[in-house]
Amino acid sequence: MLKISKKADYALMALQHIAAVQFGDVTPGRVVNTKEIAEEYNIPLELLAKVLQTLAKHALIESHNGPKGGYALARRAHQITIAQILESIEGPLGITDCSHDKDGEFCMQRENCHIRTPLLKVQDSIAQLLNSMTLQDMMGGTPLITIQSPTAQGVER
Amino acid sequence: MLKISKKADYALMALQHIAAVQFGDVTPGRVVNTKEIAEEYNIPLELLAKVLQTLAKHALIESHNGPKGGYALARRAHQITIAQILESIEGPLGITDCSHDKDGEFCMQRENCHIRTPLLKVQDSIAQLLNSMTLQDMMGGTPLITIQSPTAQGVER
DNA sequence: TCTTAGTCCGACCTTATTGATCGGAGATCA
DNA sequence: TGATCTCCGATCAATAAGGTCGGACTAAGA
Repeated sequence: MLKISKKADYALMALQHIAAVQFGDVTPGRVVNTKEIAEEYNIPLELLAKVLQTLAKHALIESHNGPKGGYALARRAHQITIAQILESIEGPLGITDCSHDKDGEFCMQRENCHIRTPLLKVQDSIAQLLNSMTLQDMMGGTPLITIQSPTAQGVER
Repeated sequence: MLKISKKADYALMALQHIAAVQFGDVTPGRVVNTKEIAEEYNIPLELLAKVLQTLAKHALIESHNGPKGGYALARRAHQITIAQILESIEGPLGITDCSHDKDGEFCMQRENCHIRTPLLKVQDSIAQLLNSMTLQDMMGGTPLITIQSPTAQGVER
């Protein structure tokens, strides 16, 4: 339950990778294209492209067209929160349908509903958590499980 | 995003109602049938029945068959956590697919994945939150909002 | 004891969302 | 100026959720 979509997963991976390349040690400022990310993480190319388009539309990354083109972060890593990333892909956070009552219609259970208030409380806690965590937190103090992986490049299955 | 299913929603409403009736003031120990809950909250009868069956199978409630039958809580309200309810309906908590590596197969991105560890951290936080909250917490101090919405009823688009 | 009404229970179908894909438009470098 | 590489929008298939139907059981009432 409460599983985020694969597209959101891909978005996190891609942003982490872009941040590592751009803000990292090698060739800072370099743009990174879709193909590079897709091959690195075994993500379907076209699907990843669509994810990156969405992120660009939400102004989290900037697209550079043409040969030698690609994507670059629009802001610094510590200014991009996990909540912003996830909301760009999956829409606004909402534990239940009645979280944000959209135009006119509301759920039939509203008037007798006793669980709305506590659920919103849970939702706020999660929102607070996701907003407090930035892309920077995903890179700095997280000793990845298999570091460097110099061999992973040519690994066959 | 991170929206729980309607079945989970219905499960929470039903359990809250059962707890209010059984543990409440009027006729303690009385069992409450599916129809009563469905009409009270405008839930599709058959769908609610299915939800209650699932809850019974997970030993959160007990079913009493025959006329005057219905459901009753298997434990006290403060011994049933929100996590238990949600997991009964939607399966174990898992932010991402690789949360609980199931037999043999794992995601192709694992070896290069830098986001797994921080995501599991987020997941743990949410799990802790849901485990700390019980059905009892949903009843006590929640004066329903009763927005009333006198105009919203007849609004046409 | 028998009937009968009311309940729970399991399998099935429809609809919506996600996952994945294809061809076209625009821009840059040689 | 040409060609190639990139991003971009619309389209299709697969999966899971939402909802529905009929059958089996139990227990109360005559």
